[in-house]
This record gives sequence, C-alpha cells and structure tokens, in this order.
Amino acid sequence: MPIPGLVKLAGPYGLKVIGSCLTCVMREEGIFCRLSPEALHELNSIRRSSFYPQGAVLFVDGESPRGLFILCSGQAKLAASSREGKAITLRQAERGEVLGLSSVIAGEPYPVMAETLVPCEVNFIPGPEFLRFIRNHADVALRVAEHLSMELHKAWAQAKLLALAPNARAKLAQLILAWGAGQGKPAPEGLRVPFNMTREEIGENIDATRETVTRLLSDFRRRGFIRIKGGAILLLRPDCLRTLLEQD
Amino acid sequence: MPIPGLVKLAGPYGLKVIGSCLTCVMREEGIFCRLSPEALHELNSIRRSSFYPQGAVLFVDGESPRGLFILCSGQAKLAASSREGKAITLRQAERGEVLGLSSVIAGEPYPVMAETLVPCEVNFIPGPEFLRFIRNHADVALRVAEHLSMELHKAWAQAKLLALAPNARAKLAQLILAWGAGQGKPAPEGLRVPFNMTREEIGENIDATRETVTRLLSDFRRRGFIRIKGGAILLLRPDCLRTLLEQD
DNA sequence: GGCAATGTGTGACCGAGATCACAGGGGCAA
DNA sequence: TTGCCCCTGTGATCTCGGTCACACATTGCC
Repeated sequence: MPIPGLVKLAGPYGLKVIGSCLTCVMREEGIFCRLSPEALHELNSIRRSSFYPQGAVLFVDGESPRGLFILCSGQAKLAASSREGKAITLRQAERGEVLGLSSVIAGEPYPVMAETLVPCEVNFIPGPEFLRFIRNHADVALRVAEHLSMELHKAWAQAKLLALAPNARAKLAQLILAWGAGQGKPAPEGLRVPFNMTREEIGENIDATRETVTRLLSDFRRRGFIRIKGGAILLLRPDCLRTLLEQD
Repeated sequence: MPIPGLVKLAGPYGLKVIGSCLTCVMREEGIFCRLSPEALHELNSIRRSSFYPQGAVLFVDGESPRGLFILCSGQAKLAASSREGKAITLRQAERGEVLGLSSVIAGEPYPVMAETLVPCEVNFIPGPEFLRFIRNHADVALRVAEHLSMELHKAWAQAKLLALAPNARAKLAQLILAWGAGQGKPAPEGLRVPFNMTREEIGENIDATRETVTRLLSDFRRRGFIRIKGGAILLLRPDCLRTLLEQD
C-alpha cells in the first residue's frame, strides 16, 4: 500500500517518476514549467498524471477535445492517415511539449492523432479546467501563444520539407541533418545520433516508402556520408548531406 | 489638401477605406475585432493603416519580425519557395486574419513570405508595441491563442492535403471542394465560386505544375463535374469530385 | 497596326519512386 | 530447437506527373 505524500521513484514501464510540477527537473525547459508560483500550484492541482507504454494512443483524429496532454517525459508523434492506410507523421514531440493544446483552445476536434513512441509520463488536463485556468492567469495565456507559435512554425517547416524538396533523397538528408542538429552528440568520427526508428517510420516522416528509405540509406552509407550501427546513426559527412538538399 | 479628422471614402487602388477599428464593418468577424472598448481604443492607437496594390510583399521568409499585419480587406497568401525557384503557397488569408503574428510572439524570423493577391487595406502593428499591448490585456492574449490555433489547424490540413492525397487529381478535387465550401454561392446549376487564379497559382497550392492543372481541369470539365466561365467556376457535381479524393 | 508579355492547351518523352515479389535475418516465446 | 513475427534488403516492373517543346489566345502598350 503506497504511503500518502511519498513520491515513488520507479513507475510503470521502468520510468523514473516526476510526479509533481513543483519538483519537476524539467522546469527550465518546458513551456508550462516556468510559471509564477501560484499558477504552478493551480496547474499542479488540476493535472492528472498517468503513464503510457510505447505505442499508446493519446487521442485520435476527429475526436472532440477532452483536454490536453503535457509530455513530462518520453517522446510522442502527431500523425495523420488516409482511409486507404497511408500514414504520415506531422511532428515529433519531445518532453516538455504539450499535445492537443490548439484543439482545446479552438474548441475543435483534434485534427491529428497522438501516439507515444516510448514509455511516457503524461499529465492530462481536462479542457474546461484548463480554459478556466488560462483565463485566471494572464501569463499562462502568453505562454500558450508562444507554444502555439512554435507548433505553427514546425508545421510550416514540415510542409516546406514535404513540398519544396526536389526528391526523396533531399528529404531524407534534411531529416537526418535535423536529427543531428537536435540531439546529435560529438563523437570521434562525427555526430552521433540515437536512432531507433524503423525504415517505415522514417518513410512516414518524409512521405516515402520503406523501400526507398532502405535504398537511400544504403546509398548514403555506400558513399560514406553516414554509418549505422545498432541504435545509433553516425553522421560522418554532414557537409555532403547538405549538398543533397538542393541539387536534383 | 485633406481635412484633418475627415475619413476619406475612396482610397488608393479603388479601395473603400475602413480607416478606424472603431467603425470597422468587419468587427463581427475578425479575431482582433471583438475586443473590450478600452482594448479596441488602444489597438486603434498603435495600428498604422496602409494600402497595398496586388502583388505587394508584406514580408519575406527569414526577415526578422518587425511586426504583424492585420488584413482589413482583401486577400493575401503565405508562401515559401526553394532556391531553385519552386514555389508553394501554404495558406490563403482572408480579410480579418492576421499575418506574422506567430513570429512576433515567438520572436523568430518570419518562416514564410506574405504577398497580397488583390489590393488590400492593411494595419501594421510594430512587434514591441503589440507585445506591450497583449501583456496589458488578458483577453487579447486568449484571442491570439485562438487565432494561432486556427492557423495551426490550417497548416496541418495543408500538410495532410499535400502528403495524404493519392495523386494530383485528388488534391485538385479537394481544393475545389474547399473553395465551394468556403465561398460558394448556390446557383441554378450548382455551386458558383469566384475564380481568378492562374493554373500556375493553383499548382502552387497543390504542389503540381501548370500543365497538370490544365490537364486535370480539362478532364473535370469533360466529365461534367465543373464548368469554367471567366471569373467563376461552377461546381456541377461536387459528389463526383468527392469520390476522387480517395480512389486511386 | 505591330509587338511583347502573359496565360493557356496539348503532345512526346522520361525518370523518380511506388508497387510487387521474394529472400534473408534477428529476437523471442513455446 | 522450431516456429513466428517483424524488420530489412534487392530486383523487376509500372505509372504518374514533371519536363520540354510548340501553337495559340488575350491583353496592353508604343
């Protein structure tokens, strides 16, 4: 039986539990984390913490907006799919980001679906309570606007990636370079990026099939631009990848 | 010589001048129009009205965010282009919408460029003044969040249109249906939609070339789905267009 | 009038990438 | 071990739509 008030250290799926917004280590990074003490207290009181395994669906396309989801730890993707089964991922969300925010604000159905990519700790906030919260705290509304601006810019970046790139090779190069810029760590031979997506998932990011992703990655490897070794991808020649972005 | 305080009725480019937020006929529709009287007064004092001809560029991709532009009348497009000259329009903005808002909020360069499609009356608000304004008026921040949510949903819809449609035919059908839903007026034979884009501009909306747009429109016309007569397009069989969305 | 600029229609060709088919190969549980 | 499932690699083929080329219409301007 859990002792009330005591924060457990090991949660489901082997996650380290964060538990409270007040003691969260993420407080520097997350958009909703840097708030005034009162706002943070109120936020902490209306949030409901839960844990999801990999592959859990937080909400689906077309569902009316129950509320929003704060990704305290883990990763998730926002995706859409056509009726014929073609799927595309519109954005990857990292910890600290908020999912479903725009739908709650606009009062419209979620336009995309959200799915966890790894085990995640998620805080759920019901829509009506969040709207009440935001109306009471002017600083929160501005934070919300900032987060939505970031989301909008990422959405446009994705649309530009999809439509403006001359071919699939450029799209894949750009994706890999973005990984490098985002989470790459310097290594003796180049940038090292953790890498655990399947070719199919990569394809859903750049609107290409599994087979072409396979062929292009082999091509990059053959040309010495990258090296792939279980769980990580090594960017040996980011400069060469960059030249692929524009040339046909 | 203009008489001070007297609102002119005919402006440049044959536009009817709106002139003041307080007397604007748009006050029902625009996001920034339904505000408290004090907020509206302050907004009216920091805005600067100007008029642009067709094809004027309000800001370009990569420019640091001087401020935001309220589209009082007219239409504009948000577009991006690659260095090789390929262009794509990401969104059409109608009167009442705000351009550049997300960049001012986020303090990041405009990620797209904005260009007027017809002569427009535009209110410019410098970024710093707008940020001061928004911090003083909690209700405005919420409006901003609502507008950004709308923009985000439209951006995702555009990305889905581009990536999920099985072919160019489906993309064009979807675009035409969207026109019909947005600004179509019932006519004896079907929905009548004003239509003054070139095939090339249509192509930039659906990521296709001028030639394929020509071929597809001819195809739709031959099959009796639409009729095109100078300045308007008549949707004769929207149901048939809808069947094209999914089938290959 | 001529003439340039711009938008449109159409055919011929071709190439990137989707699709289909099949062969490994690694992890995992029974 | 066997079997199953999922991921991966690779060849053969097909097809949509891009590219090129050219004819024609319309408009506006000198």
